[in-house]
Amino acid sequence: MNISQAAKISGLTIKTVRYYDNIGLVAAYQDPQNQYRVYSKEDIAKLQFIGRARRFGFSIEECRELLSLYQDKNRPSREVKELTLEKLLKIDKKLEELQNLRNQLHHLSKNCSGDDRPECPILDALAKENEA
Amino acid sequence: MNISQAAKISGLTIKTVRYYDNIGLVAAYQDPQNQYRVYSKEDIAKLQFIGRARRFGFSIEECRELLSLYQDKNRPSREVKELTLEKLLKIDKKLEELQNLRNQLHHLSKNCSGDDRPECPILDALAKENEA
DNA sequence: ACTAAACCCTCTAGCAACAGTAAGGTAACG
DNA sequence: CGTTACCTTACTGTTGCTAGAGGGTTTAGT
Repeated sequence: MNISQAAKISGLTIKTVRYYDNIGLVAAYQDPQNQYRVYSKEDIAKLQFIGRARRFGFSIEECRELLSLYQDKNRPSREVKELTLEKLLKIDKKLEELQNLRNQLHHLSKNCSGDDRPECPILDALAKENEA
Repeated sequence: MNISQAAKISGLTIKTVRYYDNIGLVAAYQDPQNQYRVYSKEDIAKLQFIGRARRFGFSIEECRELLSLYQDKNRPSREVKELTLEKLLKIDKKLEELQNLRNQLHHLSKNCSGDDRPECPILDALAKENEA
């Protein structure tokens, strides 16, 4: 299977698939005749796996780790769970940060008249040190 | 005021301040004697302004825009509010995405025993196309 | 006056995770 | 044989800095 088929089926772009080959995440077989990359069903499955993991917010390196666990049929589920819980923790932290940000920005924008007058509490807040 | 003072007061690193000079965000005066950057009170205020805006999730280019509004004493507050509301919208979207991610990951990890056995619903979910 | 620490400078390269583009080889079809 | 649709490598750009090399300057101390 050539790279465009592989990309289509896995839901990734050609560039991405090529990139994953370059960094050794999913190494493709190279046709000696024309240097074209050839993907097996096994490879497609890996690409799909990675696509999903990426959508779950795992980094490339985490994907690499998950992939090796995925291929090792005897790995203890503990390892996978640990990785997932770590990621979950990071997401929770990010969520909290974003939530705070949102609230502050929301508060600022509510107090801004948003008309032709120059008075603007948003800029005022950015200009002055605030203890909040 | 030299760069280390400026950095300390504004809460940025020296590298960052130098970077902001390079990209023309806060251009420093250069001492012709020794090429050292010199920062005025005005500059410090701008650096602080940017630091806060960055912490509010504004990009460098958005900061540039906010800064020019900040310096224009006659700007209508509408412009600032628009920028802020746009940013707010983006944050809300990101929040929703992250929340979904979190829920899915949480669900997966809850169903994983996390012990020495190889059975792992997390990897199963990543391996199979799921409709959820 | 000399020296060493503590500043400052300008490069260049690198991070993530690709996307865009150029310049070119190859394959399939009519 | 020509055209279109693939494929290749290789380089650059993105965002917002950070790290490091290699070198000049200033200041404090002796």
